[in-house]
Amino acid sequence: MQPELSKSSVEVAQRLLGSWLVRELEGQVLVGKIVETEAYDRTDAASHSFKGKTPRTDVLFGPPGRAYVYFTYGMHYCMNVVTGKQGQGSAVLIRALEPLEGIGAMRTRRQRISKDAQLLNGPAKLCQAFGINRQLNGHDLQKSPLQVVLQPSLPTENIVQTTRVGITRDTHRLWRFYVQGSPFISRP
DNA sequence: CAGTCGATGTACT
DNA sequence: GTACATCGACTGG
Repeated sequence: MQPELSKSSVEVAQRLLGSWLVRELEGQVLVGKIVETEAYDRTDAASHSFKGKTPRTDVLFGPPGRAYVYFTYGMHYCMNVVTGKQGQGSAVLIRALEPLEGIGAMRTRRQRISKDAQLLNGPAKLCQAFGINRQLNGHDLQKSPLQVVLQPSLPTENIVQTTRVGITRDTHRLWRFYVQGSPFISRP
């Protein structure tokens, strides 16, 4: 498997920047470059794993390199990469992608969007564009039809570290990371 | 621009 | 009941 994903979520969150998310969907190939991530773990009150293993969070406590997909606000999906060793309950939320390939197919699922920069610049937006839903919860991300393809690590000086978005607990942790200067992030 | 707010299903108190 | 790792439409300046 991919040993790089068995490290802590804070390490993996930075490691994943610049890597690709590749989706095969209805005969098309969609590729996005990961430009924004957030780390979550068991010690963190903002994490779904904080209260322990439940039917919903089962995948979070499984092996690294799987997709944890959850449904929220009655209409949106968000996707994480499970990290750490089996049973740790840590994961990295994918918050934004830069579209690289299959932009036409992405637009089919994001009808109202005209600008490329708004296609994948949010965790629920990228799931909509990539057709990611609960069927992919627990999916091994080394396999089709949804893969993480690691690319060389970005230099630290190109990574911005800041507070996470949209949470109400443990808000002080600097566990959000994004590619400096990217126009494809969800917010500055 | 910025700020507010409704939509809408599910997990958990 | 309440909260929710969100989005997009709408308002007012």
